[in-house]
Amino acid sequence: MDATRSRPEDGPGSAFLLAALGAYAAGRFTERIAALDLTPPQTGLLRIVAANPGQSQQALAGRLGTPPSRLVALIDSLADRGLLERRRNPDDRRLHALYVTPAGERLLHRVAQVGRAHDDAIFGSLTTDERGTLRALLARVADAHGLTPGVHPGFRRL
Amino acid sequence: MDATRSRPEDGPGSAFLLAALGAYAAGRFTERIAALDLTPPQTGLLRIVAANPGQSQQALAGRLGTPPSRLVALIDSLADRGLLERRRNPDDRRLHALYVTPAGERLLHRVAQVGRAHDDAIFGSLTTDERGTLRALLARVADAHGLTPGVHPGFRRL
DNA sequence: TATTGTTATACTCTATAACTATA
DNA sequence: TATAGTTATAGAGTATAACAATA
Repeated sequence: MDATRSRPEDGPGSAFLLAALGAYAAGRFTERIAALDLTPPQTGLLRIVAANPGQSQQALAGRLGTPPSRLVALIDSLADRGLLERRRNPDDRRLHALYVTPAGERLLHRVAQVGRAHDDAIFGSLTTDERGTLRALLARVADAHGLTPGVHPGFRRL
Repeated sequence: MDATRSRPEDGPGSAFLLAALGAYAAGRFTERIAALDLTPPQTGLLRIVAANPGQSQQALAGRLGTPPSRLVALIDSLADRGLLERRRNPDDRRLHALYVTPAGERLLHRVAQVGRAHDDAIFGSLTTDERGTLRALLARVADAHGLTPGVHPGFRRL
């Protein structure tokens, strides 16, 4: 319509594509783990507790960038199912150290299986080499922005 | 800890990295367009109306995968600012054809500028060639899954 | 009777801040 | 008094379904 402008409406940029594809992948993953009766926040919490056992709820909230009050119901939902455990610290009975139970560990193994199937579904149209290239580029971008590996920035709003 | 297992907890997969990075990029973009007094849904709506002028709200809702009722307040917020316009169809007075006003077009140009700055900020750590490679790979993955270009799949939940 | 857009209602999720128990 | 965790309250955003206007 307007050839005089340098880039007249040539569509959204790469960051938009990245965001759109990321949201799509997140949506599909949400569907998959629903079969395990897990939501994304529950899954993220389970994973981070497994990676950092014995942390207090405050420490966890700080790491996740979420208010501590939000964690209460989230932990409850997992503890009620015997996947997570609160243990009081005898030295300071205010603190609740968090641990994944054996049942939680077993569920995490199934989550990992789901994650691999999910990866294959998302990147099935790429060759193994291309997947490696893509992952390396994404990892570099994530690193450049200081993203904590394994922590979803949208935890605070998912 | 357990070297007998094939891939014992080697961290989240590439799809998780993609989702995390996409959410990060989306968050940063949200901050940028806040300076233009726009939210992501408003921006998406403005863009899709510009790309498909004269559509009815029902048609738009179908394209976006959102209930028509949700569009009402969204359109109101843009129409009140003179960025979007409802025009009744004289042949069928139930339909409201949607158009971007000149003021809306001007704002969209500023959104495009913001988008380019955003792209540069997100991918600043990559060379021009690497950015091209990344974009091409992302575009292929998006295409393989039938994502509508320019439409954020999370529109229905943003 | 069917369809477009609108409004009303209820539900989910979240952050803020008050509260309790421990220190 | 200060801190860890919890509960209470209120706000934003959403989908569902009822509604009014038009066909």
